Amino acid sequence: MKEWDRNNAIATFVRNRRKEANYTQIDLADLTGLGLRFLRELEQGKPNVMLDKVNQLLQFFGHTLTPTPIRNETRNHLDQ
Amino acid sequence: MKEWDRNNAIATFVRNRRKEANYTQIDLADLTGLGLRFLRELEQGKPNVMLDKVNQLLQFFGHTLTPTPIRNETRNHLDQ
DNA sequence: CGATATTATACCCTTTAAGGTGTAATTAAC
DNA sequence: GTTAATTACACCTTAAAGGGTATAATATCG
Repeated sequence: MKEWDRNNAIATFVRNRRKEANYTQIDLADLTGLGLRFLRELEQGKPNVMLDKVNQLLQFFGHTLTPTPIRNETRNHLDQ
Repeated sequence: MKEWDRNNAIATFVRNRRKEANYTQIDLADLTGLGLRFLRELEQGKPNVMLDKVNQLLQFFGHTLTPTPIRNETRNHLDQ
């Protein structure tokens, strides 16, 4: 089984954006229609989550998941 | 339920890369350790797939899924 | 054009992910 | 320092995803 990594690109992105917007995990779950347990597991770096649920969350921040060359991952992640 | 879209960024990416490499769906399933049925559903644009399975596939092409600004999706997708 | 290869669709079964809820641990506010 | 708020962890239930397999449809090759 893949390992959890709370510093992966998605977990870091969601955690940072949520804190920048001054939302709690409960706030963000309500705003996006997702379960609180899902959001918490995602921020803890759970690898095996549903793609559409992640995109539902990222859409709230004007983002979506796309294939990115692995060496460019960090740069793309910093992209505004 | 989200709709299937065989032209979404991931389906298009996987289909194009697979054809460029002259693999069949069976070839790619064997090479990546994924099920043939999963690969077929992914290329048909199934939205609710497992994130780690998608990354397992994209890793074969040196890519991974990262949050991308929605307006930049096309450009990022074309990035080598 | 016919045969073969490949892709798309469908079904069954087992395992698993997400929602909801509760509790414990940590952090923040006063 | 205490309390409240927030986050992390755990359990139960239900619905669904992926592996495997079979069949239908489409594309490719000679």
